[in-house]
Amino acid sequence: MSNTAQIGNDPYHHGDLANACVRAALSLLNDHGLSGVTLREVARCINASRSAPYRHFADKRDLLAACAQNGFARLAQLAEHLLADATAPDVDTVRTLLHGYARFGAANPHLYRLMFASDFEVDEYPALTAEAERAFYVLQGAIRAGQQAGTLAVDDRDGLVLTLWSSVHGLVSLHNELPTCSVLDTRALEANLDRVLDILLPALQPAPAA
Amino acid sequence: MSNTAQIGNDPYHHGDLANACVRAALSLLNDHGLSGVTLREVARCINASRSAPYRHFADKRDLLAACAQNGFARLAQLAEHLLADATAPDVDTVRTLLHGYARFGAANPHLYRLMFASDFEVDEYPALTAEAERAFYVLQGAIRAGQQAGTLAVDDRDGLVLTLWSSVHGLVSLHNELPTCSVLDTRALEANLDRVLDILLPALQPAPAA
DNA sequence: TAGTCATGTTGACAGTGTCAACACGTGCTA
DNA sequence: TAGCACGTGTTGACACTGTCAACATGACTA
Repeated sequence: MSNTAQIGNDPYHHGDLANACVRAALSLLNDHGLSGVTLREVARCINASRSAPYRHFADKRDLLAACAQNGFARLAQLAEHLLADATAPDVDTVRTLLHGYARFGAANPHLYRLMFASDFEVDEYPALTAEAERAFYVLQGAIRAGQQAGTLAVDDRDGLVLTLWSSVHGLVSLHNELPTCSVLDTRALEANLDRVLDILLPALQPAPAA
Repeated sequence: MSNTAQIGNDPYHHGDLANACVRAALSLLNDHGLSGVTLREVARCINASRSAPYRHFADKRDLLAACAQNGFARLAQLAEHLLADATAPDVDTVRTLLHGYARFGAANPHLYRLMFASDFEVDEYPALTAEAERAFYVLQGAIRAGQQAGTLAVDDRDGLVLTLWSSVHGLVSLHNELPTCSVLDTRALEANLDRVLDILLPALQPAPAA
């Protein structure tokens, strides 16, 4: 019966309105797209007044940036989870990681677009940019660990990670935005991802002991 | 002194309001981003009344789709132009083509985002989708022509064109949206593009005559 | 106990997309 | 030639939105 326990029942002090706003906005984004995310609708969802969100977010953009940051955080968490028991990552580990990434993007198309196509300025939202890096660091870290353990080959062409990242992101984007594009050949995202990885990943396959 | 010549001076009948709308919207998009594109502002730019655009576009979305289609048309035109005098495309031709693509995306970031991140449904805007294909067909056609002419190698891995397309699109997107991302290594877009193409294009390099 | 601060509410305003009703001019037709 | 239908442009109106100032409430602190 502490004070904090009662805060949730207090109609005047919600207790965690900031997080409730983000959750409501993410739900609206998922269900109705970006145009369905309205400050007034967010407020309605959490039984608060129109301008309650302004006590926690400077403006609508600010709330959307928090949603995007939440997306990046979940993406990074997913990547870390997929890598949790891989002490010596190999080519299959990397493939699994990138498939998880792609699946996240396909499962959350509106959020993915918000994350990657909403020009939040870097100096305006440094925390967002930092969170966006985390997923990349997981991939980069995995590849370095595999190379040190000898389960991944050292590739001297320094653009390989960039190429991997760009092509997976580009493929997810194309699938979400232009699903009928002929370059996708009417195949499913993960099938196309395998086609791409079949080209890129052999470079990371260590040579068999002769 | 034909009738049509006078139409432009007639304050009541603009003569080409539809195209004027698209041009104004593209200009606003370029200068102020998507949030700066307002039907009322578009109308102001062309000295028409608030709802004049509704005689030519069903709604705002419809006008934006026309802008995106214009973008795809110019992109395809650029690609065709870059390929105009290449009767037997080689690896350098393909590289030049993709550099042109990337430069277009970097020069028009807001338009690029509108083209590739605005969920215009395919059955809603078939002409838009068709135009979006054209640029891709140019690349695909160039590669096939080069392979027939022997200036490009035949690669049996069928995902190479998909990988090229995805990685260039993804790279442009990352540069536009997350320019400080560490995977980009603070390099310029075209420098990074060369890093990517250095990995992908050797597969198209024909073996030297032994 | 008084008061300060964080948090939530209400009223208000300008701007937006959209539509109905109306105005204008062109070209066809009787 | 008179009249009319239609494409095109305008004005008035409405609901909705983001945003802010002014106010209300409740909790912690001197």
